[in-house]
Amino acid sequence: MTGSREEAKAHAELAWDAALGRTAGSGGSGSSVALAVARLQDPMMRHLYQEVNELEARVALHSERQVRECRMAARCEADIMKAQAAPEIEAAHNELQSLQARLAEQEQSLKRSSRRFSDMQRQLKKCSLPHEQERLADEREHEASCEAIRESEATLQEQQETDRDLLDIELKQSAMAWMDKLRKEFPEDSRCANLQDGLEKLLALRGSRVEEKLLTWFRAQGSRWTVLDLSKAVSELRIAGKSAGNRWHQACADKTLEGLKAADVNVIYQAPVFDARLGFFGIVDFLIRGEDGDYAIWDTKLATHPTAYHVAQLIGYAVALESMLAPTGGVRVTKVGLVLGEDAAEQGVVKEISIAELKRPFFESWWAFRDFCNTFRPDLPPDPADEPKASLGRWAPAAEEMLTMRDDLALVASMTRAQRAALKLAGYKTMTSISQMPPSALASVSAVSRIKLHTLERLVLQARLQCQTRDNTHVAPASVILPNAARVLAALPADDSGDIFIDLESLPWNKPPAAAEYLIGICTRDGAYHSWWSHTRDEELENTGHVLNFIFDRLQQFPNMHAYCYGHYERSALSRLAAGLPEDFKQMADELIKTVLIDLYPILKGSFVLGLPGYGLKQVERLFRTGEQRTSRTSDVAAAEESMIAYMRWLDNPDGSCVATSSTLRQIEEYNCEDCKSTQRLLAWSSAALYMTAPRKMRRCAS
DNA sequence: GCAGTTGTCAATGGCTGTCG
DNA sequence: CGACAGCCATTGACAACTGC
Repeated sequence: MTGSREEAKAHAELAWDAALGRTAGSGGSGSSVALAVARLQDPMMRHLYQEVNELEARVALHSERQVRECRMAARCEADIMKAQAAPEIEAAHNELQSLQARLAEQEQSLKRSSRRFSDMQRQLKKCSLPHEQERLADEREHEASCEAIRESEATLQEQQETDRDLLDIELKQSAMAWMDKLRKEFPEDSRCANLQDGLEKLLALRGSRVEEKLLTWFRAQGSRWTVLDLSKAVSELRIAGKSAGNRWHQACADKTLEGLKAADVNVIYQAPVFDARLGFFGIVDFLIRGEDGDYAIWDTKLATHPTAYHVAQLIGYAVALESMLAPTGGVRVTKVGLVLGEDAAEQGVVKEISIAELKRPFFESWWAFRDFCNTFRPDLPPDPADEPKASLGRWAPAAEEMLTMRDDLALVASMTRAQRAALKLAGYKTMTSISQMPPSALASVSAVSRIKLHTLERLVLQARLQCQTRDNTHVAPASVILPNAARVLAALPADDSGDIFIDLESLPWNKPPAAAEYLIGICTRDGAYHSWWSHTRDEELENTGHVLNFIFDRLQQFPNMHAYCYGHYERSALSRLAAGLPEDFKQMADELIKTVLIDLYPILKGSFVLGLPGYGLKQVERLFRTGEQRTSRTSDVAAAEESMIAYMRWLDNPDGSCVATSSTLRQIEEYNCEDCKSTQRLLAWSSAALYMTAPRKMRRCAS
């Protein structure tokens, strides 16, 4: 049966092929169409064809079902695998995101590092660091020449012992050194009265904490380190020595030598060093004796990045120590270390610096400093405007006074030192003179000074408005709206009753577990004030969440509201704070920063020239606070610093645990609330100014 | 066609001024 | 003390132009 069936099928195929016009097989039998048609007419054949068709259909159906089943199975399998792999995928996704974040962070860090590096290079240049070739010059020859100078000046130095502080200052900036020298030599001089050192004192206090932390670290290392603390002995000698005359430096240094003789001591805390020939005295934070008899000098700093004068100070210590130990066989200190910031101190992390090649510039600076001391003249002050304002530190008010007295160009807000120098060369030496520059002279002055015309125009206008305003502090400062103001101010959203005004108070150098942003304040348009206090990092994170929720809840109620601030600090702080929160909060914060937060500073700076010496909020307030007094403030400029100092004092010595019980915290909150309200009033002032300048048609629309 | 000059643009660096 | 934004000048690469 099987044989006949197969035979039949073979026939059928042949016929079928023939019927379709396909080339006949090699068999040759029945290859013509006529034959095939004849066979198809045969009932038996027709039946067979039908059977074949059915079979083929069934096969097709079967294979289709199989394919479908296979597909379904594959899909199921994929789903199962997907479900099984979901956590892994999620983890990989998270890892990718975190890697991307780290990459971004590292890029940022790299950018910052490169910036710091260039800053360091600049600072080192200031300290007359020799070029590479010069550095390779014969060091011994140099030291010999230094030695000769030292010998020749030895007699003078007996009378001119000075201390480490002035060296620091010399290497910082000359105007500061000059003022410090003035205070040292002529403490009664009226210029010394104009000193503002609240923040400096605060920083000194923080600096001593870093020192204490490193001391704790040394002591926690067990038997590895035996620490001798000379701080008490030194302070006693200092007090006794100062009343008895001026010969206590050597006595102090002898304490260090005594300490070094003790076999079991390998760390001396607060070790005085003194070189009589150099006239150099200093107190080393940590003097460390290594196992093989070498010495290391470590100094703690609050700063997180080293500066040239930190290094110079350490070289001074090293040189003095070498001279002290010379009679007992001599020693060379080739490396010194800086412990930068509280974190490093807590973990004993030191940044080692090789000083062999830096001694030469140190000596150059040192002898320049001695020249400066020897030829000091109180009637020849340096020009404070030749140095960056930030470098004037506690003498900034004194410098300001000096500049005001001679109506210096540096008083013009936003003028750079380079622009000032160029304008002086062009014959404009005072703010008044530049304010009176005739329009016809602008082009030629621009060409001579190489200051772009539009920049020069703005500076002249700035000077003019400042001159107009400075003589009359009781009226609102003069202001001019810039041509592109309408475009800049157009970026301001329409007022909304849900708008809020936000201001932060912080100690940016605070590290966990302490809070950096200790107070977040928000004012609403109806005058209500909300505040969130954080004294620990945990509270800070929790409060960040509360603030974000507060704003987003408000956003639900007032979809067109905005959060206004002044300066970019709030923006940076919020994103920094949110980075420590879960992902959804982070996204909320991003969203908020992008769409809701408005910084008024660039808007103001881009739209107006104001007759004010600066564009800080405290200065700008004069636009709308004429005749008003800020509550309990002696100096508006110092207000932010005062808030920080007050908070620091509260941390050390709380006069109550919360705003309800502590008048310090209450005062800080008042400052903060005032800043929020000032931001609100500034917005109103800016909008009103825009409205006044807008064409009447627009005003009608707006009203 | 060539060399020198000028203009343009983006990147970079220095500095200032905010905030705290 | 620190972060950072923004302004401005400078620099360098390249293209376009100009004069010989």
